[in-house]
Amino acid sequence: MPATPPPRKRRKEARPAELLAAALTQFVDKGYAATRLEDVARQAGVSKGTLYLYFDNKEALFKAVVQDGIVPVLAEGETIAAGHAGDSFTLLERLLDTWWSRIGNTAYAGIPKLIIAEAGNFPEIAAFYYEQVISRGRALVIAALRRGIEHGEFRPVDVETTTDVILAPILMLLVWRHSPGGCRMADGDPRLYLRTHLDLVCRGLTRPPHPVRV
Amino acid sequence: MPATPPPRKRRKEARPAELLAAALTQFVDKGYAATRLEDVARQAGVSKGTLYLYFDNKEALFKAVVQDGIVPVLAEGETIAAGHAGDSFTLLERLLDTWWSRIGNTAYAGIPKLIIAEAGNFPEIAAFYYEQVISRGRALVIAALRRGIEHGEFRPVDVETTTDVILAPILMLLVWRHSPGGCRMADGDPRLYLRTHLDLVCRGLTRPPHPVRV
DNA sequence: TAGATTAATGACCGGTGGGTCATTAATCTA
DNA sequence: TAGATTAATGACCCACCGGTCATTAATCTA
Repeated sequence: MPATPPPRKRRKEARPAELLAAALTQFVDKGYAATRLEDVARQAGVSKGTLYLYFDNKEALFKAVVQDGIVPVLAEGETIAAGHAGDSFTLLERLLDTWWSRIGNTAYAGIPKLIIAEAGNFPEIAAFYYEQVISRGRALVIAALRRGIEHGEFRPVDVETTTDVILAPILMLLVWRHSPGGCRMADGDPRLYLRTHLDLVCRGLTRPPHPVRV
Repeated sequence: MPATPPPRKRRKEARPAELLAAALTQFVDKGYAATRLEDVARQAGVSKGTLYLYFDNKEALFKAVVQDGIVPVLAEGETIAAGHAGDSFTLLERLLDTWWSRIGNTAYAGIPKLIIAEAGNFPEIAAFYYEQVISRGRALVIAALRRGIEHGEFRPVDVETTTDVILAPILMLLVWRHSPGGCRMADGDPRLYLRTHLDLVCRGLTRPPHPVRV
């Protein structure tokens, strides 16, 4: 028996979101180059041809994933920073919390690792990600550090370099959590890891006369 | 005119080393999956067939690069740690210096990024790298921290997690330095970055009554 | 120098996956 | 209900690359 094909459904409105969701999990799982558009389509319950009906090509699909899922979070962070009234440690904590719940603790957390991994081979998407995400996120932390120094809460440091040093363990946490099998570092509780990190940062940033925050 | 092919040379002894050198730069530049063995061969001044005369396949070639260039440095580190007599900060510094001159400041610095990037798609090489490199390197730092705590030089911390937090910015430095174009974080002097990092770590690790080391 | 040895070659094979397009069929409209 | 519209399909094309192997030629040996 020739196994009649399943009936087609026409769902023009729902397709893009379903394709983006499937693309996210495939990209995070396999990386950019190794993701097969046929797999994305099948996971979205659709054929490869249909995918091309909604997105021009692989690159456009990836950009749409970022635009749809990550860029809005930066806008949210900028709103938080603009309206923040308390001390600067709390501002950093609020930004970290927002990032953790919207990105760090979701499937989107795999995107930074993908960018790190494939920036060299796909300069187009790396440049896109840099201007849409990295530059804005980094600016948020730099501004928070500068604010803390101006308010006398932090000792004076090189804010740009310190921002990179502070962000590094957070990014590495994402990288490790999305490295199946081999790279098992920091395989314990991510909360313990982040707490250990924050502990070091607070001791390192606080002005000497102040009591150490934990 | 049919452009006579250049004369062949028979250099059985020199080929492996030249192929390994070419493979290192290609792997670091392109990543594992995207490295084409034809490019490796051409860069070594040889045809693709010749490469297969000396290495079974891509995986064997990569393992040979690691075995040849990175594994010996771990043995060296273990020797240093075993014979170290001074304080534990100095031990950490000596290990970092050795690593920096043998790996961090050479083309081999691109290998950790490659592993991070492609562990998911190539579990075989990830597992190899983990047992040959990561586990031994991590053990060195853990032992140094433990030593410092036992000697009363460091405050008591969770040595495993702290090791990961300490190593993260160092790994991220490699990642950033090997991310052309897009990911321009920490694009200043790597020495400034490492100094900033060590500064934070020292303040974070030192027992409170002690004077802060810089 | 002639024949044997083997380092080196490059044409070739097969699987893969991005992207295309003629065809099919679900839904809408008159 | 008939015809038009268009969402959806999947067979197909083609470039790419890991890996193979019959052939070539550099070097050695008798």
